[in-house]
Amino acid sequence: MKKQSHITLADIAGRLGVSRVTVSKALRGHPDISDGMSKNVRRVASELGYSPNRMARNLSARKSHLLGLVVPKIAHFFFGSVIETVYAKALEHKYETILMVSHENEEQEVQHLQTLVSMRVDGIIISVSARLKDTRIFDWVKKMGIPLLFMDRVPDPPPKGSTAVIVDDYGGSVLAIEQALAVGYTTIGCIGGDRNVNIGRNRVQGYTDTLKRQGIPVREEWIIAGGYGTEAGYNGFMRLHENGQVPRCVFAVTYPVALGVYAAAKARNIRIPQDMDVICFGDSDVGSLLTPALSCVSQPTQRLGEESVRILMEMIDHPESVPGGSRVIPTELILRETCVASKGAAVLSGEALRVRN
Amino acid sequence: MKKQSHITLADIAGRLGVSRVTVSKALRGHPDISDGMSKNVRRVASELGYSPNRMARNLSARKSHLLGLVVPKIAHFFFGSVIETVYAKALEHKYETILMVSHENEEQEVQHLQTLVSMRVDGIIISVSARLKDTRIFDWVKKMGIPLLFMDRVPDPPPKGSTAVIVDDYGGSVLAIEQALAVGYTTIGCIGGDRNVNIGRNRVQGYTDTLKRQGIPVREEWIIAGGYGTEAGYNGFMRLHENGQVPRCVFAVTYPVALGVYAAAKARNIRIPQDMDVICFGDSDVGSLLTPALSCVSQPTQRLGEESVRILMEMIDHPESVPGGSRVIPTELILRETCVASKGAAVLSGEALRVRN
DNA sequence: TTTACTAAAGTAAACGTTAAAGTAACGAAA
DNA sequence: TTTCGTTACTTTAACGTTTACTTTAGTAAA
Repeated sequence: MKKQSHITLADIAGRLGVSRVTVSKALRGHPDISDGMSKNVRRVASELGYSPNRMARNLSARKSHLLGLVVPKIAHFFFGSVIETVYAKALEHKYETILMVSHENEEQEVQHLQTLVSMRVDGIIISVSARLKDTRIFDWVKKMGIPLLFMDRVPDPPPKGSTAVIVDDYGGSVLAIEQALAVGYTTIGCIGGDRNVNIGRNRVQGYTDTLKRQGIPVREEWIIAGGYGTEAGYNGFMRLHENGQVPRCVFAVTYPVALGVYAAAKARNIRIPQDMDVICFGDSDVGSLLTPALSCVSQPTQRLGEESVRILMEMIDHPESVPGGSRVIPTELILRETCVASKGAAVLSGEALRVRN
Repeated sequence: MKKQSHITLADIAGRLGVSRVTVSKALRGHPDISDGMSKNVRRVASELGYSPNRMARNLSARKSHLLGLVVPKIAHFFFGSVIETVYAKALEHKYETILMVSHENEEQEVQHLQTLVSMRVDGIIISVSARLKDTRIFDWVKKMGIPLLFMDRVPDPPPKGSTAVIVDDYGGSVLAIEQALAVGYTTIGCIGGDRNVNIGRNRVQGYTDTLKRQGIPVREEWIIAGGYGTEAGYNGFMRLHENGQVPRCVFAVTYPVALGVYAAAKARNIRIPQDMDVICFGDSDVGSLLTPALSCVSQPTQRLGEESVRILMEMIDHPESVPGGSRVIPTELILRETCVASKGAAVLSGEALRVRN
């Protein structure tokens, strides 16, 4: 049996003795076509099991109804839930989403963007990889006439004229450190992040600024970069621990980093929060199930995804009026069992306490 | 400014005074073209910033180099890591992957499959939704000449002539229950699952069979279906708890179900493992970070993804020789801090114990 | 009756590529 | 010299749609 040849408009048209265009119009609900004809076309189409060829449609209409979404990772609560929202919202606008995973790798990122351009997606949402250096690819994408929106992670400095939807990394970070200070901690470390991307820079900046503002000396050996993953947290804690003098509390730059810290602490028999306390940026579905339940700055993944799609849609529909600039989504401090006053002052039993900024 | 018109083969051909086909062949490394010409074409192409139009290419070549992947959920460790593997493996074969999320919803599932067919993907991998009833859609996809492979979750009974890559649900389940029995538990409950899909049926079957084989009465009120998510675990535990008589140990049909059990136990002040013990099917990156660290039957997500892509590739390349049947991936019992002999007989400190079947 | 408009079709061309078949030039084998 | 094969192209015809323009018939207004 040869390659199965699909039913086409011509097949339907042949059956009814009309032209292909009539069929095409009928199926798309074009007003040119009479109700009777429309009904007939639809009937025959479903009889034959017709499935429109989107490639042909897209080629002809010069519109793909496809969105590109590039993220560094999937198996991670933050990205997982953002992706789900983007898919759902895009679908509401009749767009399909093409997901690409860069694995925090700049080369793959470039290749993915080229593929997306090649597929002629109508717009792209990207969360850049951590070690991103060369931003020329983004200018190229723009030159190809495809709207591009940065989500959560933006190259630092951002390419000029770029549009972004981000969370208030700096403000959230300030919230977290202020909480640690309020509990009474005076030695606070910071694990994770780096300087190439906004989220690392701004979260660490919020940390140092808040300490300085309170007149607390910033100790460089307690600021341990190394990325955003669990390994970064694990290794970071180990380095801190080997250095000898350990801070009373650490601020983890992401949720996976905090997980790494938990794992390392467990391995070294350091009790959280008695020996060392933890607070982090970013939440997860299991945050409240860890022991102790992790307090964190929560990023509203849903709003992030929704806003990104909304703004990208505007960019697609009105390419002339490029808004540009950044839409900043506020964060929220969620206090559970870490980084709270030792004698349960702040935390209500069961329910977490929420503080907005 | 009008819709940016892209560089095409014709533009490059015009520059060089050759035909479009020559350019097309040169860019694809066709042997017809001389080295000199190839070099020139490539140079001009990159000068002009040429990006091939994949829609046109796919339409003409009647091959999309696209794979469809339909899953019930993303923000879930199991699916997250399977998805990542599928993407990576597909890429090795020069295929892009189109991901679709059904949200455990049969209607969306059907729609997604229709869209994938419409995009003329070359093959589809699907993990069906939990409450799936009507399997006619799968026959339709097949009739459209698109190879279809079920991964992990298969409709029960499976459509005849179907191909699947699954894990050894029954065997893994037996491993888990035997472990619980070995620890000395004689009252064991089972939370999660349902009857429409293989994973629920087989895991529960393994549970009941093993109990029976050991002469332990199976108590229906301790088998609580309700799906595969965290809510199923939470609600399941609550129902068990309200019933009064609680088993000494519960077997959670999936990892998220176990999470729900943990959350519910925490809310009801039931200590794990002292008051009630837990073991589950499926692992996660945070499994070892829970307190107590959760023992489980681990599914090799990577092998699952790899095998699925490998077999699908064969189905695409040799549509005549449909292998059919199921490829079963073995599971592994990982013992951590739950469901182990109370006085640390089985568990080595730090490292988890692994048992293969 | 003429003109103008509208509804419901049809025709031709285009979208950007690839596949298949054709051609010209040249060298080697018969 | 003829025949054959090879190399490096070109030409033609798809692939399955949509878009823009044209046609035809019928109806209403002038």
